[in-house]
Amino acid sequence: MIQIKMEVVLLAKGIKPEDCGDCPIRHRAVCAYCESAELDTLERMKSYKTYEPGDPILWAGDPMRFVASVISGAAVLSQTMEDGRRQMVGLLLPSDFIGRPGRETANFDVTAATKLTLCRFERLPFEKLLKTTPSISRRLLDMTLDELDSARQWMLLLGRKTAREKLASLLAFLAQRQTQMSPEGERNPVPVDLYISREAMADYLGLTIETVSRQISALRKDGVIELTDSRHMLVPDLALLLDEAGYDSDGGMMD
Amino acid sequence: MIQIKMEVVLLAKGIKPEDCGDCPIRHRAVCAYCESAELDTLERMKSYKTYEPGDPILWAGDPMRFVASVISGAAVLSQTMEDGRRQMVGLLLPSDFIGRPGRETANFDVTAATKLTLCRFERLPFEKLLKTTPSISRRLLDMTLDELDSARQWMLLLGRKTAREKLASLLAFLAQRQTQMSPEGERNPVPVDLYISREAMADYLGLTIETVSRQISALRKDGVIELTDSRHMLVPDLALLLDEAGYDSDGGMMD
DNA sequence: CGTGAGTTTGAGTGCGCTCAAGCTTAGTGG
DNA sequence: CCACTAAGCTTGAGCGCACTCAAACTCACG
Repeated sequence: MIQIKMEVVLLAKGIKPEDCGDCPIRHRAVCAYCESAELDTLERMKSYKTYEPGDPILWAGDPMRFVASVISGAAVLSQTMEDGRRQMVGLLLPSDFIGRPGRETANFDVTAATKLTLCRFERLPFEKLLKTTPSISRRLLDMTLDELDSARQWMLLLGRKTAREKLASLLAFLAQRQTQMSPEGERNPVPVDLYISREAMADYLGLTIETVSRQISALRKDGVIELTDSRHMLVPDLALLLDEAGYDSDGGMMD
Repeated sequence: MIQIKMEVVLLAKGIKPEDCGDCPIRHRAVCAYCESAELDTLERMKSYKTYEPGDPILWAGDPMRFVASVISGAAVLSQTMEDGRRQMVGLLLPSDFIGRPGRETANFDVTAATKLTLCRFERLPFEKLLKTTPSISRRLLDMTLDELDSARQWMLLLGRKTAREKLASLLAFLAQRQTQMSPEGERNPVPVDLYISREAMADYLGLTIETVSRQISALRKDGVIELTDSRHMLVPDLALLLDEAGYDSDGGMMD
């Protein structure tokens, strides 16, 4: 919902907004700490690219020729074993950063999960800029530390939570990320765009699609969520959902 | 084995080696990129502290008054749910960094897993230094990116590997980390110090201690490893162990 | 020896997986 | 406009891996 709104705004500007000042992720992306002079430099280096759902962006082992910020849509970091078992290891939403300065080849597969717009920079020039521009490297350090914390929260989920808790955790995360971006305060019940397929959820949570489907049905029957269609739900009571997720009262998932 | 040797070296110097130039982790820790002038500054800020196995270093929620480098021994990052379920989310070995500049309270429990020596810096002065010393912030960024990659490898293990593969992965990781530090080339079979308890392994792998014990026994019966005692093993064929871990030929776990 | 922590092994259970069928929805062409 | 198709989702039946509960074993230490 929110997502779609952002895309519409972007399209209204003509897909290639040249002005970083108008960028919807200006204050949260890797450029967040930049001053206008530094922004000008980035402006000259950047180029936009859009992807369709399912498009590969990078395969593990590929040379990494660029780094990028997600402007709209969602991308997925994942890893696959020889026999096909797949684990998602990152869900990249608007303002998140793709790529690893200082590494020549990708360690993970990166795939567009939805229609996706990236703001891309060639890797080598970006790395040079990183060395001379503390406001970028400091921001990247902060973002990386945040992602590391997120990854560690996720490890608790993968290692110790039940299937029901895993689903509740994911749905709570999506609900929280979408309510905090919503400008017009809290509506009850909160509408949430699930945004990814059951298969993607299964890959994220270390489950099968059947178990994902069963647990969503169970949460629906127990009144924790309401489904409007298979990709959209209402959350009548976020506290209840968080409780099902197995968090102690303070919550504290992600960021 | 290697670990113990490093401790002995350190003790021989008198537990408090004041000279960073002699530090065993000088070239791999957060200070790795520092020049001698910068090292002098750090030298004036640092203080050593030792912990006994099991000692708590930080609890989640505590104010973080210091950051630190592991000099010798091992520390463990973990998270516990209300009902007692515990997941290890980081294993900190010599040269690894503890703490999160920019955050006032700890997100995870930190515990000494063995006898442990830390090189500590008060957080606020360290953060100031970080802002003015690119060689430290760049090193910290690189280390954090490496840790993020490790955490993501670990997520594949937690989400998709079988108990047997989990054990083989952990044992292979320990074997690799200890052979690559060993100066005198490859001996066959490779002796490996397991170094942590069955309980710690279980917390690491998202299993119970019984399952850990059973899978170790199974790997022993199948000739993949030999146990000398419950904390030490021999690895006759590292390639076989890696194969059991479910890696495609290139391996590539951690760092 | 006796004690206790750590580890191993056994028996039985249940959660999440596999295999399989049916349902829903959107897109396509007659 | 309505079959037809295919992809995504849901539901059911049965199984097996890892968990729980329980007991025995090992070894360091007093």
